[in-house]
Amino acid sequence: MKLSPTMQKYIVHWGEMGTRWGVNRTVAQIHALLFLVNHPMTADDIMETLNVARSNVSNSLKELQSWGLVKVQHELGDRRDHFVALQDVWEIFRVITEERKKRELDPTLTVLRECAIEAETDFEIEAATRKKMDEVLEFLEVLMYGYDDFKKLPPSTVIKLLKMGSKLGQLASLFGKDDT
Amino acid sequence: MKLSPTMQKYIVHWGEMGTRWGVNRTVAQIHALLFLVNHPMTADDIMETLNVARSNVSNSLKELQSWGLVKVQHELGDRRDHFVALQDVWEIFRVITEERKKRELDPTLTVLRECAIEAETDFEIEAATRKKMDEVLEFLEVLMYGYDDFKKLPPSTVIKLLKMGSKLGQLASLFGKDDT
DNA sequence: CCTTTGTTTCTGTCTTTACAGAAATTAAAT
DNA sequence: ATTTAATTTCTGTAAAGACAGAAACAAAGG
Repeated sequence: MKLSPTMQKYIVHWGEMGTRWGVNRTVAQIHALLFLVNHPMTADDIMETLNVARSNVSNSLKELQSWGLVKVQHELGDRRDHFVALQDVWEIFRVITEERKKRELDPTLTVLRECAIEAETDFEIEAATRKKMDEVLEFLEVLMYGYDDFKKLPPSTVIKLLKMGSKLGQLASLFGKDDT
Repeated sequence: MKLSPTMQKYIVHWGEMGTRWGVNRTVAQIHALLFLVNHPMTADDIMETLNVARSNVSNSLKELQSWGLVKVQHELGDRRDHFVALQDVWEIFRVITEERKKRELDPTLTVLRECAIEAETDFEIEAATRKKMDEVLEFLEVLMYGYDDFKKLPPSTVIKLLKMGSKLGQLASLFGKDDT
């Protein structure tokens, strides 16, 4: 499949963006391609379109499937796998956030909790340091539990909340005890 | 300076985390060190403590300063630079978010806007694809403007909002027109 | 059961990034 | 101005990651 210059630019940039956030370039590019395109593609289609090795496509697709961003489809009278990407932007965002949380933030939280506990009995550590460790932990926990709450809301509600923006802040500071 | 095992674990993990998010390991480690420690450190102190080359420390510190996460201090009768890290967790978070937004999200937004405009006149691109490009753009814009609003609020208010969590959602769906 | 088609795993190469050590630069103190 | 201390920039090496091509594997059809 031949890409229009605009789509090419889009996909290349998306790949670039990926690398800056620790995502493999090819993975990001394939994701962008499958997102933009309006029909399922085979691994060979992708390979031709992006000019990457077959094996690279295969591994990247596996990665994307493990993230839940891409699914396999079959077409009548064709035994090849056809791949389609999740098409809803908010859903994509939700999936990526959720997955990174699970893969990176959760393990981090575990380690930080261990450290906080060890620090309690480690008299080499100054009280001020211990306090800071606790603060980081508290920060991440508030953030994650907050996130867990918000992710349940429908996108339209989240959009409303985002657009209310700082008005919400005024509201919050009216009542609501600060139980930090 | 000798590190207690707990601090070592903390710092190593922080470095590990950094790499997963596109931050240089040493940069992340030095940041963690300076954050945890309760006094300014010289480049040589850091070098000894973390066992990395002097040049590496120098470059990493420059990087951290460019992010606004570390500042130089001078002590009476000592011409060496002493480095201190920002100590407030919420402020650190704000600075990092802001900086990454500036360095990565803003340029992305520019490219995506260019693409969206080019796509309008590019008849190789299907209508559905164009629509998806617009949706991504819209999504990022809502997110960024929302963020711009919330970052002005004091942390205590944000904490309150986060803790209200999904209750806010119920509120938002009561009134508030959905002007998407 | 053998052939064809499709997919994955393996192996080696290339590219990028991280880093150490040396050289060069800057700046303070005498 | 010269010496000394401090810091940065430069250069080469090492490690990690990305990727292509080949080989191996799996499965469907005849």
